[in-house]
Amino acid sequence: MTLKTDPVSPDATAPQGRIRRENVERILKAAEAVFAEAGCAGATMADIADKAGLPKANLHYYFGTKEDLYRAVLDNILRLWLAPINALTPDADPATALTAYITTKMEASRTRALASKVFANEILHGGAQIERFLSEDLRRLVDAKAAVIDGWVAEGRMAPVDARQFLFMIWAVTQHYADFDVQVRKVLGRRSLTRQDFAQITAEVLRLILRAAGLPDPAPPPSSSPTPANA
Amino acid sequence: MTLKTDPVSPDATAPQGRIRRENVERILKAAEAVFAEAGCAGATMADIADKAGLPKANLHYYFGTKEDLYRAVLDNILRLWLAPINALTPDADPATALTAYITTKMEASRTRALASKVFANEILHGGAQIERFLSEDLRRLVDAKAAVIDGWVAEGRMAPVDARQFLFMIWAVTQHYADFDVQVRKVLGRRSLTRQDFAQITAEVLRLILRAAGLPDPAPPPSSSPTPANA
DNA sequence: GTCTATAGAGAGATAGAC
DNA sequence: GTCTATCTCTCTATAGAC
Repeated sequence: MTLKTDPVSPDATAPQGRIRRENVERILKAAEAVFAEAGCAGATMADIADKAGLPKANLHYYFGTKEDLYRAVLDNILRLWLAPINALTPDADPATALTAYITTKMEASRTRALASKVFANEILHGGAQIERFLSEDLRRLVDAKAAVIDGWVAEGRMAPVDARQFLFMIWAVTQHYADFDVQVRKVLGRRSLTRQDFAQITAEVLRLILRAAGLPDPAPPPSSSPTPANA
Repeated sequence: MTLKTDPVSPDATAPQGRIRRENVERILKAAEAVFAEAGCAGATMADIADKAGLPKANLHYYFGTKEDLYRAVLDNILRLWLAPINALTPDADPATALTAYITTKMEASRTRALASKVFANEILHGGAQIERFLSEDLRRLVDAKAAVIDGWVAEGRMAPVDARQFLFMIWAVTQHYADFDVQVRKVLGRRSLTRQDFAQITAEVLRLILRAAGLPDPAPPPSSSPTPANA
């Protein structure tokens, strides 16, 4: 992310840079939470400032406009989003590589649910702020990873799938547990999902997706996954 | 949905009621589109009025507040959302019933993408307006349908799955093509998805999910699904 | 570099003429 | 039942003191 204002720092010392970095971090973290809860339009600079524990004018000092701040939050997220798919390489074992990828995505849904929601909200409403990311970076990456999957299929190492729809499936299912967490919790009758719940759900998601890919189950079926008491 | 204002209609005749019905329909349709594009907070009554071709005050006359209008739009959608899952019944053939359900959901993603987005947006931001729907109606329905799937599994008619995670998977994958349509199109390099594209994608989604359920493929794998020219 | 006070724009809602 | 004009409030953004 690029800051509009240049830090002039009259007596440029390490401490000054440290305060700036810390404030920027606090603002970005608070902004991610507020944008996730209320959406881009519904979020207010006052809410973000409150959550960051800073006066409102400070946000404008560091980030200029609300839209600039929103883009900075998105920028942080995009980097996070691209990385884990690199587990898929031509020479890797398909089951092992897919297991690593899906596990990482589920872990991201648990620990970075707010980031996932900001991203989902942006796409849901047209993705105007990330048009280039989608049609250039992401598209190229998907082309490359679809080729890897096509290679696995051609070598008979997994069932024939349309690689792009298969990737969409992985994204949809794993991100569902972050973006739709409210629905998941209400339907399961849980106030919140524990780390253990997530581990069980991840195991079941792995079984389902690997079976969809014609790959052997990684583990035996469990007695039961997280379900409500009345189930 | 319940209107706040009672139609007094001094000389109550059919035409009067007809105009009201038509106006209400136009407003609801315009509101669904604007809420889908901009979210609840980002939508403005002026935008909705413009799209409906009516003056702003008319919206308040029919629906009271913006929040009332938003709830009316949601109400319409919830009814739509519950119905198709009833394809899953104990005596049905699992592959046939799941095929019908998934096909209907994919068709809804194509023809009612805006409704899907309004629903997704509501859940994404906490689902405060549909809390009872989620924790009562939907939860009960999922309990019932999970029991149906458990029955199929117990009879050895499909692979052992966690029924609730399996249902979440169906929702996540099918609704992805409505909610994340922008990403799908950009990654595939398509300006829009035709009816044929959707038919091919639906076939692939069916193959993936039925295989995940340990059921036979409904059709032979295609030569290729919709992909960009450079793929 | 930080914060208070406020200007200015935009949105929801309504009064009151028709 | 319909629409114009307007009121009021909230939010972004900034000026200017410290």
